[in-house]
Amino acid sequence: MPRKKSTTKKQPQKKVQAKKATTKKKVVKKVDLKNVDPKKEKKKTKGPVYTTLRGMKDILPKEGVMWQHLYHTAEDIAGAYGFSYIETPILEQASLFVRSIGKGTDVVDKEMYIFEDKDGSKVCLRPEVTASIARSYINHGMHTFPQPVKVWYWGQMFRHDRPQAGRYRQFHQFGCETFGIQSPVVDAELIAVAYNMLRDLGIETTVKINSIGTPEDRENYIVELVGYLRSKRSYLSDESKKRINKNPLRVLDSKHEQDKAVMEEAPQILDWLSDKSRGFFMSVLEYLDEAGVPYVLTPTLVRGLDYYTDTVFELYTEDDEGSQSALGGGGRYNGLVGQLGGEETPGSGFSLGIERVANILKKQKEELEKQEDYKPEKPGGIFFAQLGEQACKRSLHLIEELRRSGLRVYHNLAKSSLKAQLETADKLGVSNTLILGQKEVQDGTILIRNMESGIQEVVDQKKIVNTVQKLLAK
RNA sequence: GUGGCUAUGGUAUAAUGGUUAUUACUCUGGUUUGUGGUACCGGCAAUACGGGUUCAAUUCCCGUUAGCCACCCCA
Repeated sequence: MPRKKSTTKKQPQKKVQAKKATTKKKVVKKVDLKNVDPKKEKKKTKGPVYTTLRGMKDILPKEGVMWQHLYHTAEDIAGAYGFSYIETPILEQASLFVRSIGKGTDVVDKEMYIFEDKDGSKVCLRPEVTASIARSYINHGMHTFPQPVKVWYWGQMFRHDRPQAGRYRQFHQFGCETFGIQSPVVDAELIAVAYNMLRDLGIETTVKINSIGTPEDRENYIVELVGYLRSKRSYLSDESKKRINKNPLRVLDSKHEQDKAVMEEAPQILDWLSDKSRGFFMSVLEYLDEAGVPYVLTPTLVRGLDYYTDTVFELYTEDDEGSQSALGGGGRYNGLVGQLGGEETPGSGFSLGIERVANILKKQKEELEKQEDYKPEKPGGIFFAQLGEQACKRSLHLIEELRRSGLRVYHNLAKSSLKAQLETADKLGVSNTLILGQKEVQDGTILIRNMESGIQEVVDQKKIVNTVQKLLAK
């Protein structure tokens, strides 16, 4: 980023030589230096330093492989479970989220990127995508589609939170939503997708699960809970005292030791569920057992968004070395579509935080690389080196031919020396390099060099595709 | 949003109130204009930003910004 020409730095040796030159020159030099004033110069030549905004980050080519791997894993697993891809705009009407997620939640009150559009309407960068998809469901009359409507998504979300490791202002989520069916199997399937995806990636997670029932169940429970909390008020932390009125459910998962003690005796929401909700929840658990997804019943789990009903869950990593250990979460939202103006439609979904998953994978990879016998994977391709103008021209044809037959061809046509090209080939780690020189162009042949053994073979250019394909198939 | 810790080339680091800021990796050029992975030689590249104290600040102090950690919350 700091790009500048250093006019002041010189080689020691050169300086010694300079000293031997006339003193006049020296004086001139000194004056020059004064006029230049490295500090001011720096400012001038540096110009503005552009960086990413706070809490945003670049995904660099080096990480690209892993991100694509993540994306494809998501794509594969969602597809395997019968979900179709959906994409909604990143920018939405602000009220969509206010209405669905709910006033009073942190996400809406503090964390939304919200601003006025040119026509004065309030728009915002989506903090999550479930509401957008529900909106889309209504807009496009998806209730006329065969139910359930199962969709998966992958995209950027924005929350103006204070950044921390594993917490960014722009981040990616992968998730699935199932609309139109009120069945415990749906919830179990969604949890299984999330759990299995992480397992496929080599990440063991704990599924924490709870049910918060219907809004009525919750109201009744909150009355009871508030009563209990008031009676224990003096034992609670200051923060929790405040929350008794503002958001009593949040006291449940407080991390203060003193609160935890109080919570042990607290009334549990599960006892306040209607028979219907309780039966539903039990059924979800049974399906999870069948699906082989281990879970931990967590009565203190409540989620931060208003639209949840009944099942709620979160996925935690086992190895939560600091940072953010919640990799994802979700739940049922039977009221959401109705709330947004559609017909009452049940729904359920989950989302995973890709940056958090990526962080764990990165750590795992670093561990792996520490091991002595670690060998980086070779790229599945071949390097094409060329010498001389004629060869360079000819190589364009050959590269195209190879590419058309589905081969990946690396090259650096801008370099002329074979040495430099082989160096590049070596850095890429390819197993073979094709070498085309003046001689070969005239003979209609080409060299294939095995990068490991250094053995080179002469091949007819006509047979090149075939030969390379065979080589790479090994 | 609250509190704490941190800030040296692209990365990882050393050092210092005083002339040219250490080293390694990376990148780049060469030794070798038809042969890489080793070796040798060269080059690019940094004290986050702004202010203060001082004869002198990269070093001490303050502010800003960013990162990390805890809270809050969540993915």
